[in-house]
Amino acid sequence: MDALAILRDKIMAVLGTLERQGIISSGLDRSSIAIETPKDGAFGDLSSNVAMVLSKQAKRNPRELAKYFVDQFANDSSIETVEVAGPGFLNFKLKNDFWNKVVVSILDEGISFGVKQVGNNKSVNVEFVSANPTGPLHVGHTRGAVFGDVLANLLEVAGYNVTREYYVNDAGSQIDSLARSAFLRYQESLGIFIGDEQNEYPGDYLKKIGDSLKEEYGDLLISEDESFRLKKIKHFTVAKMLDSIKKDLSDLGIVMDSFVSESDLYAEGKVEESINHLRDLGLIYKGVLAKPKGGSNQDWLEREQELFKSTLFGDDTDRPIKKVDGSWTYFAPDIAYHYDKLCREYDEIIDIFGADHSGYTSRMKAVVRALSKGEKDLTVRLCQLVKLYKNGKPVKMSKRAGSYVTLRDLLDEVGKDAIRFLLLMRKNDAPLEFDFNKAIEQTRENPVFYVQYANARICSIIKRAKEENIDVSDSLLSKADLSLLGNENELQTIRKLAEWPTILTKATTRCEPHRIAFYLFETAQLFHSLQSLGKINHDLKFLRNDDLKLTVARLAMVRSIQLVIQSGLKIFGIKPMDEML
RNA sequence: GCACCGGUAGCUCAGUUGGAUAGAGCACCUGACUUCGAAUCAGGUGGUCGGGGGUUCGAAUCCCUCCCGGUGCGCCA
Repeated sequence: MDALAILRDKIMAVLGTLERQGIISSGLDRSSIAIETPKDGAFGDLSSNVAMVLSKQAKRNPRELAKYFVDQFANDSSIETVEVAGPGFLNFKLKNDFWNKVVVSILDEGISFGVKQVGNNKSVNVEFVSANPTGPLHVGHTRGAVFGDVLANLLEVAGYNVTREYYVNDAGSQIDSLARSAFLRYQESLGIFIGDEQNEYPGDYLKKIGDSLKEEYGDLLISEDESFRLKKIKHFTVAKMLDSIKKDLSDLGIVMDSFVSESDLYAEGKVEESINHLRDLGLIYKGVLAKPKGGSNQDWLEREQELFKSTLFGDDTDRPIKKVDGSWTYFAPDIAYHYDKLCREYDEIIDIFGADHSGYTSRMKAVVRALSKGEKDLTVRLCQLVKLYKNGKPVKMSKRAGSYVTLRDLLDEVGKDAIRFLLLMRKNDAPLEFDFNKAIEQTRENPVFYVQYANARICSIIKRAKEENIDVSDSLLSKADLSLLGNENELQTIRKLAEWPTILTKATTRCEPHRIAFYLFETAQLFHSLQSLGKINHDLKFLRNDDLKLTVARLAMVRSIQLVIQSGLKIFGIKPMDEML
């Protein structure tokens, strides 16, 4: 049961009646009619803007129109009062019985309460992380990883058929220099000293790769022909790097369904194929690009080159597909990659980019529109930067010096669950501050702890009830006499639980998992508040050994709070804790 | 110079896609445990929503313009 949806249905029914009575004309645009939980309790439990939204179309004064609704709702058994307020709001106060049904629904439906099947089994490809396999994942990647994974969870829960995909940039000059660095480490491991000055990837992680190379090949590679040798080392190094990336991800709770390799796209001729496809569509031409002003383009060479007409699809400038030496630009395999995604016929394609790739959004959207002849639109979500703080000071990171905070560091110091929650406490397109000290704190300052603590407290209440030989199965609790729940704090909490379906679908359809983080925090807050009330007034304790029926009713409410918290945590990929240690 | 993302309480941030008196957390002040976990709770102080125009019954939200911060801007990926 979705309380807001029920009220919406009631309103729509009244609209039908008013149409039949000729008070409003039929066929009015109903799309912006909203049912909301007002910020101020003085405006009732729920409110709607229906009269204001329709007033212009119906050519009637909003308050006058609202009056008709009030009349129509006069005999509705679940509505306590309806009032016209302000410019024409309808403010509803619903019977307690109406709200109590929310608790019953939660107990009946369990973890699937609030889930709306908007996916209809449609297929969606979510591409995220896609970090170059040249080094370990760092904090920035981690944010994208968590965001992408939870978005995928949300879509799965809503009935989409989701593919989690990682695009591996295993071709190109960065990989070549990675292989050269690995070769240096390999020689080092063999006891051949080589100066460090040519080493472009100085991080320690390559030392291990050097050692592994020695284990695998002994000193055989030294005498090999250089290009053959580098090819071997490249292959070996990329495979090892990917293994450790996969390990890091899985320790963060993420398992990809698919890895697509850039070099495979080359090998399979997909790059040629996709560019030819664009060529056939007349979207590749020879032209001269204007030099961008500002920036660092001192050595700009004006030349005629092959360009993709991305401006036709909303991009700011047309994009080159080949370098001056005739090889493909970085853009070309990306075209091939998205061409490949389109060939796999997903209903929806979502890319998660890091802030540093924001400049690629419009050109990639252009590619997808062009290749699909306008039938598909690429959805891109950006994850902004993460600023790390430790002991009140920002943590400086330098990729060049090989000193940066890795996902592994975070996992060791903070742990998977806290990382996931804290990285979702911010809107994806806003920068995020991550404070190491707070992340491991066991206080209210740390929202993960606070939510987990609420769940743990509920666990111990239920445990206590069991010790009193109370049957706490959901099926039995759902038959509790909920009319015994009456105080304002309890009702407020139940109304909050009734918002869960709205929060969940909004988080899904707008790709905004952070809404769930805030919701869980607020719900936990209401629970902690309820528990404290019992300290001041013992009549308000959940467990009342003088009143079994009331106890069971309160247990039903407490358990439904827990179910909602647990379903939120499940979507976040976080394990609920039964007790805090 | 251009593009994208941000600018909301002292700090970190929400804000129901145009709604009512703009909300949380932290910090600061005051209070609450002999029994369900005080690792918690209750109350208070705190705002020209970056500035200025516009659109309308109504704007933090939409449009224009300017200011500030971040990121990016062919032959790196």
